[in-house]
Amino acid sequence: MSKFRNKVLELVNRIPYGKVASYGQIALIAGVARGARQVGHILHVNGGDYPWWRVINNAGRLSTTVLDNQDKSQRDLLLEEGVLVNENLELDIEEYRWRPDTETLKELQLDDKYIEKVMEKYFS
DNA sequence: GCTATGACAAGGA
DNA sequence: CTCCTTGCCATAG
Repeated sequence: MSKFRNKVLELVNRIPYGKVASYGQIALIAGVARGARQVGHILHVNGGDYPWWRVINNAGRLSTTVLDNQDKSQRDLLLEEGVLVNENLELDIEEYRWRPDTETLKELQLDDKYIEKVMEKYFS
């Protein structure tokens, strides 16, 4: 079990009901600034036990194309939480983006400098 | 260790 | 805005 995967899953678990985060955001907070694709892969494999549907791409689109064996589509799951997703699988990510508090970030053992970087990018 | 593969991101055309 | 290219890096084989 790699640390990265643990952090990613831990973070996904912390995304509040009705909020969303981008793959890049999760990767960044997990400590790998450009590991967005890995987040997708991790959720693809372990997603079953975590709220994977709260993770979307940074363009505000649901880029998931493989939900064949899912009873509900990602869009349905989000709609149930009050997140508005149109028929083109798009939503206003800035409206629903999860902004983790500094406590959460510190628990991930990231140095202050790195946390500043994260804040700068997603708290503007 | 090396190559191939992405549920991505960002910038250019 | 959409399409394409390049950069990325954890995993699988």
